This record gives sequence, structure tokens and C-alpha cells, in this order.
Amino acid sequence: MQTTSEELKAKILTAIAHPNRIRILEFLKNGVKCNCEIAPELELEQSNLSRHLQILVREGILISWKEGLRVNYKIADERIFDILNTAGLVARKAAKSKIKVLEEM
Amino acid sequence: MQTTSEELKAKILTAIAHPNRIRILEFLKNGVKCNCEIAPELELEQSNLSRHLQILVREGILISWKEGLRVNYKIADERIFDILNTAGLVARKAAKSKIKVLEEM
DNA sequence: ACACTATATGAGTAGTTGCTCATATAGTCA
DNA sequence: TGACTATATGAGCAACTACTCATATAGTGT
Repeated sequence: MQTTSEELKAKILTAIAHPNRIRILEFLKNGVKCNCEIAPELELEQSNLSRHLQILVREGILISWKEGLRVNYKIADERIFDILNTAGLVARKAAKSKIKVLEEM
Repeated sequence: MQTTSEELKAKILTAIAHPNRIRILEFLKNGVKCNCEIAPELELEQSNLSRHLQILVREGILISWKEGLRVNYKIADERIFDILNTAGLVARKAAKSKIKVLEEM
């Protein structure tokens, strides 16, 4: 089984493409955090958050390491924020052109 | 119901995050194409392709218009290629660091 | 009207995702 | 050791996705 470049890209993008995972990434802009700091801030149930974090680590978007009881997480590649920013711009443009279509009706 | 910016970004990213839709987008780099030109090139079943294209149009990533029997599609916002390129770079870096971990074992 | 071509859509299905609750694991500290 | 804290994981479930086949719709050209 060989993996195409489209599959690799899709894997990265699906890992990011969830509102809660985007919130996690944006929260981690503030620096290294552990599960126990993220959960209350983002109001996510512990096991749910744990699984979201696993997805991001598995795809190499986050790096994690143990420190006592805690597991710390940090951004592995700052370029994911380029992806998020551009997605925001694309979304905004798409929204604008929908409004334009409505106005022209 | 209000939509957060994370939800908007996630919507755009989930729309892109599929190998076949990425292939469609990359094929449309070559210019305007209709369903009937894309299907044989990417070897996608007609109804399946039609639904992928609908997803991309719905999220404002593609623009479509009728021309006789055909429906033509073009890229609405070239910045999606920035997203795809960056996703490729992130994927490559993630793959490299996985290899590094293996080598250190 | 008819045959033909291009696209959309209904229905069914297997597989996946996100979530929750309960429980297990692992590390800390008295 | 036992109580405590932080994280991971099993199980169950509702919702969603990608796909296929069959059929409907819509436009073309005779």
C-alpha cells in the first residue's frame, strides 16, 4: 500500500478540521500546556480532550512529553497557523460572495 | 445559533480534507473544467464526483455555472493552494520527525 | 416527438467520528 | 502502603461520510 501526496495532505487537514481542535491549537499559541490546563479553559470533557490531543500528536501537529503526572503539549510546526489563517480568509471571502448573490436576487 | 470563527475555518478545511477533492482542486489548476472532463481523468464515478463538487461549491471553494448540458467549475479562491502546499510541507516535516524517532530507537 | 448526453438525486450501506460514562493506568506524596 | 491527581482507554451510541446503483432531470440535436 502506498500513500499518495493527496492522502498525506488530506490527513493533515482532517486532523486540523474540527472546531475543538482548532481551539486547542489556538490556545497552544500561548505556549506549552498540559491536558489539565486546556480542559477547563476550553470547557472540554477530559476524555474527549485527550482523544483530540492524541489525533493532533498522531499526525505530528503537536509534540507531547510527560512531566510527572502531566502530559505537556506544544505546536510542532508553526505553519499550521498559516493554514488556519488562510482558511479564515477563504471562509470570509466565501461568505462575502454568498451575501453578494443574495443582494443580486 | 451563531457560528464561531473556528467553525467557519473547520468547514473550509473539512471541505478540502479529502484525497479526491484535493485531486479535483489540483486538476482545476489547469483551468475551467466540467464534470464530464474531470470524471474520466480522475477515474471517479459520476455521481460520486458530482457530490464532491457540490461540497466544494457549497463551501465557496469552487464556482460553477451551466453551459448547455455541462456544468463548469473553476477555483473561487487561489489561496486554497496555499493551504494545500502548506499542508504538504507540514506532512513532510511530520513524516521526517517520525523517521528520526525510529532511528533513535 | 425521440434518442442522446450531462448532471443531480434518492436510497441503501459500510465505515468513521465525536462524544459520554465508567474504569484502568500511572505518577505523586503523606 | 493508601489516598489523590492526571491521563488513557473500553464500550456504547447517534450522527455523518463516501460510495454505489438506479433513476430523475434538464438540455441538445434529429
